[in-house]
Amino acid sequence: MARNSTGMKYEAILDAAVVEIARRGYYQTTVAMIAKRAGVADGTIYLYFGNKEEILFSLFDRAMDRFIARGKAELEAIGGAVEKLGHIIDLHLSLVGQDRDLAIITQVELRHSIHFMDQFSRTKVAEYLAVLAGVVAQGQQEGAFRADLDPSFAAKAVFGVMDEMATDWVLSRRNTRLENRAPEVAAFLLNGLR
Amino acid sequence: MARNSTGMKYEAILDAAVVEIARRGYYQTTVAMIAKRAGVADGTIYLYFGNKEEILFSLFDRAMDRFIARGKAELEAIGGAVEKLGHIIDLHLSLVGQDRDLAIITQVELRHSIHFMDQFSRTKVAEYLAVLAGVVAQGQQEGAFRADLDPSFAAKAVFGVMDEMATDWVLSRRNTRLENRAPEVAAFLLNGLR
DNA sequence: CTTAAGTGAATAAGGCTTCATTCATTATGG
DNA sequence: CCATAATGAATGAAGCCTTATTCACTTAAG
Repeated sequence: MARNSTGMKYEAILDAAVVEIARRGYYQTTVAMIAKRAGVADGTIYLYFGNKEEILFSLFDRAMDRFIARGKAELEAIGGAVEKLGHIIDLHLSLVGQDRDLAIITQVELRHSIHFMDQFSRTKVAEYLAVLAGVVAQGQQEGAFRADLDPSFAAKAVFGVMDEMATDWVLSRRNTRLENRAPEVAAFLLNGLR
Repeated sequence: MARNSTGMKYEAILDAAVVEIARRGYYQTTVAMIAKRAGVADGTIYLYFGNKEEILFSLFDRAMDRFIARGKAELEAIGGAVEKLGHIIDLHLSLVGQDRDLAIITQVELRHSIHFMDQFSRTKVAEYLAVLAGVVAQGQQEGAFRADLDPSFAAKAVFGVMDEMATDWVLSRRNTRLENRAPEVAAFLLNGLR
């Protein structure tokens, strides 16, 4: 085979880390386990990452970058707020539902430390919440959504429902597809309980 | 002082653990730190708990027992489903909002391991979700809630919104009171976005 | 005096990280 | 073209530190 292109091992290490951390949890996973699955020596990890924690950060960054890249592109093509919201729900649930190992990490492992939540995951979540709040505000201007609703509050509520569905799906081992819940979620968010 | 009544040090250790684990996270907190804050020797911990993990379990059990005890008593006195839901929201937000350190643990630390989630926290959450689903079903029979709604699904959605509000409150260091969000949450859950 | 509770120094295990060494690949020079 | 040097990615054994847990000993109650 040709010479390994730059980043080949970097990716291999991250892929291995997703699997191992999903199975055992971050603190039960040793650097040696990740190295073994990635097919590299223990020391090689430190050519690509400063320390063990940085693996987790990079994991999350890679996942979020993919998420945002796809989200932005697809969202621009849609006009109405109701349709935008529906598409975000579809996207959120189908992206989380795509890779169970990665989902375990985003729904469970990444929440293990308030320090981490502060510094990384929550700032990214904040960006996401801002997008959601924008869609709510747009819907209010269109007259599609109630005006007596704080967009920032509504954004959190919407996120909360999707996030709980995702966590529920991760923890129940049933073989349902997460994105199948999208219509139900959309209906609930639009109409409420009554 | 008189001989410590049984459970005195047990409680002291749990109280200390809440504070330390909230500050540093479970894995950064050593048994020695907990012992020091509790004012006992390291070895004393092992007279009351089998191992470090058991401290975390007991912490959670104690918190949930208090939650459920208060919830059941107060809920029985209420008739209508809409009022019941409103009271659950009040109760959930005000209990979580009562003790920030404990909230950090329930909203962040307890979610660090899928193994733990499976064995403990999620079974308790499942009981809670069952109560919520019951209220939704009752509301449907009363004609107060839409009939085309899976109560189990709706329960998760309701929980998701409250949980996200709680997490948001924990991570934002503002001095707002969490229970102030209760009316907004109730309105959103009943009416949705439009 | 007996017994249970409490102590905290010692232990042992585990794992992150380092670094001297290897080796395939590339550059240099004659 | 070949021989030699240089490079730096990769290795993996082991150092070093952290920390959960134990246990021989002390304290104090009844």
